[in-house]
Amino acid sequence: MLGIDKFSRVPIYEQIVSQIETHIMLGEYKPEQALPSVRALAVELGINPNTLQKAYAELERKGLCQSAPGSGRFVSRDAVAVIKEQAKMKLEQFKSIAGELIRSGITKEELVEALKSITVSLSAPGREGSDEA
Amino acid sequence: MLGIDKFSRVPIYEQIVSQIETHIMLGEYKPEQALPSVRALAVELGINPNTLQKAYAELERKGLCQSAPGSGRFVSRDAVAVIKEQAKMKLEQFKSIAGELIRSGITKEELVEALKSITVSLSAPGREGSDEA
Amino acid sequence: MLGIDKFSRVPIYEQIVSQIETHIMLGEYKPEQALPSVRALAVELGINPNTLQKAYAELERKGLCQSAPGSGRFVSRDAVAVIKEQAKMKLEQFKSIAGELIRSGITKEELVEALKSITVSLSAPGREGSDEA
Amino acid sequence: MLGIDKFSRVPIYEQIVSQIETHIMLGEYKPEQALPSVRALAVELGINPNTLQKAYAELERKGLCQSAPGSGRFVSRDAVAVIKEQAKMKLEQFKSIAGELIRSGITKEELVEALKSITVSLSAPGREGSDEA
DNA sequence: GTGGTCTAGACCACT
DNA sequence: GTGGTCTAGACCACG
Repeated sequence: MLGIDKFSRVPIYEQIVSQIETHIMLGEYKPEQALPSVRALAVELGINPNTLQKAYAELERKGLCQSAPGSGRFVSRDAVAVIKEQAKMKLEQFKSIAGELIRSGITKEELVEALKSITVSLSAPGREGSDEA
Repeated sequence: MLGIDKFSRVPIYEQIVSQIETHIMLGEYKPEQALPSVRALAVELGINPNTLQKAYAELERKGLCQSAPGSGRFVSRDAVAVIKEQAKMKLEQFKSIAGELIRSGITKEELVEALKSITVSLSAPGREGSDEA
Repeated sequence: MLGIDKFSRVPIYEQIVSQIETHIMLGEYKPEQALPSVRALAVELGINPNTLQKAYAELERKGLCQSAPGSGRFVSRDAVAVIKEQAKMKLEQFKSIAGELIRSGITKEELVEALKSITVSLSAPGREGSDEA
Repeated sequence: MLGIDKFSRVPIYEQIVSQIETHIMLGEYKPEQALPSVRALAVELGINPNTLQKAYAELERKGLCQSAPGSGRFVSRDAVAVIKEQAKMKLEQFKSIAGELIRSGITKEELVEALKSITVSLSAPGREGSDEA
């Protein structure tokens, strides 16, 4: 269900956070539902449990899930709302990057065209393995 | 003329590269014009000369400037063209981030609105010091 | 009659111990009175019988109840006295936390005010699920 | 300058967070000042660098310090304000524990007496190595 | 030198 | 079984 890219500049634990957020957004992990256990998912992804623990801790910090030691980790009731809220914050980042592009000589019209061409799929977002910042 | 944020996730040398590119685009550094010397600029910015050296090396690698041993470092004649070219590559990154936002529940229309609201200014671009990946 | 929070940092069995102590203090569980059976209460609370067993064992260890094999588990005659005694020990913990607050910039006067504002109610005490140590 | 108790129930990294907060509060770590490096302090305390990294990450999350990769970690300008703010939150926890004590048969007057007897010192706060929750 | 990430492997308490 | 913490040791990029 999740896929990671070990060679990406984006840390593995962040890739996992992003992907789980996407899955929650898509309703594939529902509120109150248990997330995969640290050990099980670590084995499945072929990564160290500590790395996954870090990802889960971050999700918990954001209020997207809660851990119940001894019994598991569960998606928060208001997880979707939290994600939508944080998405609003990311708009600033979006505008920043768009501004950079515009300063580089790309027109707003070209950016709007690029937006239209996007089709949403489900995969690891924001992979930027190349060294072009 | 340049400003750096040592707490940004973006490496200092990349911040400098971006900003010099912006200045070139805006015509403030003109082709054939000399760039500030490593030592002088390092002092001005309060950073390590090695860091600045790295930034200049990156600019050279991209073909934006050339060093003339003994007399300094000069903006390339085709610097603007090179920047425009590389901007096209960044469109992919732009689409990736936009896709991420859309998966998070933001509509394309909202993104287009955000684009319209942008006014190009001159500052350090792409500061992403926050922990919102 | 009892309520547990599986997401609390406080182990479930400790939550139960605390709450039963509170009920004893309030006279809702009287000396010589029988406590609910492990199986029945486990079902009612939706928890594992082993967890409840652990809570009862702890109560016995403290001398708050005694098990009479075959006929159930009963509140000790001196349960209230035992609880009062252990409360004295907790004063140290109280002072430790108060000291921490004072070091954080809160005045003793504010703490006294906070004390005055307390009204005793009946609920799960000491829930500290937040990440404020 | 810092001291940890490896046998405490409180995780080492939380002990460090608390103590550094105290030191900031006392003005021993001043805003803009660099904190000890991860490696150096880990050696000094005899703990693993990862553990310290976790503590520092938590401080950063709270907004008490900022890391500048490659050059160090610095106390935030508004660190003291942040600590004072979070102390206000802790008042709720304080009231919760006080309420528990009162339900256990201690009078408010006794608590006020306990408060008066406190003298603020500088040491690891909240050590609760015993198993009396 | 700095911080950041990751792996491997262990131990603990709780359910 | 679950999550949480810790150690040991390694590698990387950045300054």
